[in-house]
Amino acid sequence: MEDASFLFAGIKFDRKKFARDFERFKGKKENKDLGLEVSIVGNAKSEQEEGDKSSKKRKQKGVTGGSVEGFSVFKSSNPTSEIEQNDVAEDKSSEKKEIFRQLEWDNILRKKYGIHVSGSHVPSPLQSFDELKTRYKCKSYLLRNFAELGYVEPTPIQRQAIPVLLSGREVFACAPTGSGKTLAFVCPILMKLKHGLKNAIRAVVLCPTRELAAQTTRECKKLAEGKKFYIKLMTKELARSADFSKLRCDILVSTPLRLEFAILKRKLDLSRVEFLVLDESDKLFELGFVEQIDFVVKACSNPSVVRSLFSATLPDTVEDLARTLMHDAVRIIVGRKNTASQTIKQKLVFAGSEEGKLIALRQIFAESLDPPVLIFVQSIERAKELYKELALIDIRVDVIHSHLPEAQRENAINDFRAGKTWVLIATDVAARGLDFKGLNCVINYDFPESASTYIHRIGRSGRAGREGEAITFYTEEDIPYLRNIANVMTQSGCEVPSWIMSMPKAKWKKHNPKRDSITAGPRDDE
DNA sequence: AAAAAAG
Repeated sequence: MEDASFLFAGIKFDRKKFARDFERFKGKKENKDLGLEVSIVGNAKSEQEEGDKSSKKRKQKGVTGGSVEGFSVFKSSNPTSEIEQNDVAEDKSSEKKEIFRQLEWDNILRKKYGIHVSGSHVPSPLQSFDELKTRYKCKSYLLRNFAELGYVEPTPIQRQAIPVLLSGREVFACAPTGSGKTLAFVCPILMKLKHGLKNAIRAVVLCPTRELAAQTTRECKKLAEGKKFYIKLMTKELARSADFSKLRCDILVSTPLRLEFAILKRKLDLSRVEFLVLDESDKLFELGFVEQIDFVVKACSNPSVVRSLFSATLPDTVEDLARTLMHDAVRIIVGRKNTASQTIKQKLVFAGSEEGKLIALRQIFAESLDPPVLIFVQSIERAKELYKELALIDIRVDVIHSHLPEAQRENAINDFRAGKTWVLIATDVAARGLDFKGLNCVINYDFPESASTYIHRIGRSGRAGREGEAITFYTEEDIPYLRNIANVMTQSGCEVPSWIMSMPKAKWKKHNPKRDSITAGPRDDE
C-alpha cells in the first residue's frame, strides 16, 4: 500500500470540489458528511460486485473455451498480473479502513469525471499528473514534457487508463474523440520501458491508417523528448529493407499490413514486446483487418505482454469479442458509450438531391466559410469528382484518399494543418484519429454509413475541449437512416426535429447507396 | 458492399 498521506491530503484538498459532486448524490438532506459516507459506501459496493460478476463471467467463458474464429492467440492466457493496490489485506483494522476510504475516494473521483470501470481491483484514478511522480516514481522529464506541451490536467481517460496500464493490467477503453487517448497509452509505455535496457522492440502500436500512425509517432516522440528512446514509424522503406536484427527500436508504430509483411518477409521479431496497443480498435476488428491483427498478436508471443484496446466507439460485438480474448482486463468507459464529443454543434441539412448538395455547399462557403473545413464523401470517385468541382472556385482546396501516392497524402494533411489548404475533401481515410488543431467545421457531404463513422468523422473537430461544428447533408434516400445519426445527436445534447425522432427505428444496416454523380441535375426517373 | 492495408 502506498502512503496513506496522499489519500487524506487528497480528501482535504478537494473539499470544495466535493460540494459539486455532492449535489449529484440525490436525496441526502441531513448531515453532509454522514450522507456522503452512506451514499459512497453503497456505490463502492456495487462497483465491486459488478467487478466480481464480470470476472466470473470471464472465467466461465474461459472454461468452456468459447472459441472465436481467427483469435486463437488471444485465448492463450496471461499469467495473472499482480495487483498493486487495494489488495494488501493485512490484518490491521486501521489499514483496512484506509483501504476502504481509498475505494470510496476512487469512486468519488470516477463519478466526478464520468469514468465507468469494470473488472476486479481497478487501480485508483489519478488526481493530477504530479501524482505520477509521488505514486509511480515517474521521471521528471516526462512531467516537464507534459507541461511544455500544454497538458496541465489529465483527461478522464488518462486519469484511469494510465494507472491501470502501469499496474500491468490489460485495458479496453472507450473515450470520446479528442479526449487524449494517445497520451493515455504512450505515457505508461514511456514510464515502464527502461530506455536502452534491451535491444528489442518492446512496444507496438497499431493504427488503421498511415497518417494516424505518423501522427501517433510524432506525438510519442514529443512526449519522449529528452530521453533516448528509439521510436520508429514503420515506413514503406523500413518494412521493405530494414535489417530488423540490428535496428534499434523501443517503440514501433505501424499499420497492420506493413507489420505483418515485415514479420513474414523481414524476420521482424516481436517476441519481446511488452505493450501492444490497438488504437481505433473497433476499426481494426473489421473484416480484412482482423486477420492481420490476429497475426500480429500471435507474433507478440511474450506471455506477459500487456494488450490494450482504445477507441471512441465500442460496438457490443467488438466488446463481446474483446471480453473473450483479453485476460483480466479492465474495461474503462468515459461518459456514455458510443457518443459524440459534447463540444460539437451538430446540424442536419436536407439537400434534396446531389445538385442540392453542391448548392448547399456553395451557400455555406459564400455565407460563412470559416476555414479550415473538412468535407467527407462516400467514395474515392466522389472525392475526385467533388475536388474537380470545387477547384473551379476561388478557394484553396485539396483532396485525400487511399488511391493517392503516399507522399501526396502526407502533403494533403500537412498543408491542411498548416492552413495552406482551406478545404480538404476526404474519404473515410481521414475519419479516425487525426488531430487537426483548430478545425472549425466538418461537413458530411455524403451521409455516413454508420453511427460510428459519423462519430469519428465529426470528432475531427471539437477536440481537447474546443468548440466544433458538424453539418450533415441528407437526401431522400438517406432519410430511413437519419434516426441513427439523430440518436447520436440527441445523446450529445443537440436538438433534432421531432419528426425524425418519431420515425420507426431502422434496423441496423450499413448505409452505402449508389449515388448520382455529384454534378447530376434533378433525376429524370420517377 | 465502400474504404483501408503491401505492391
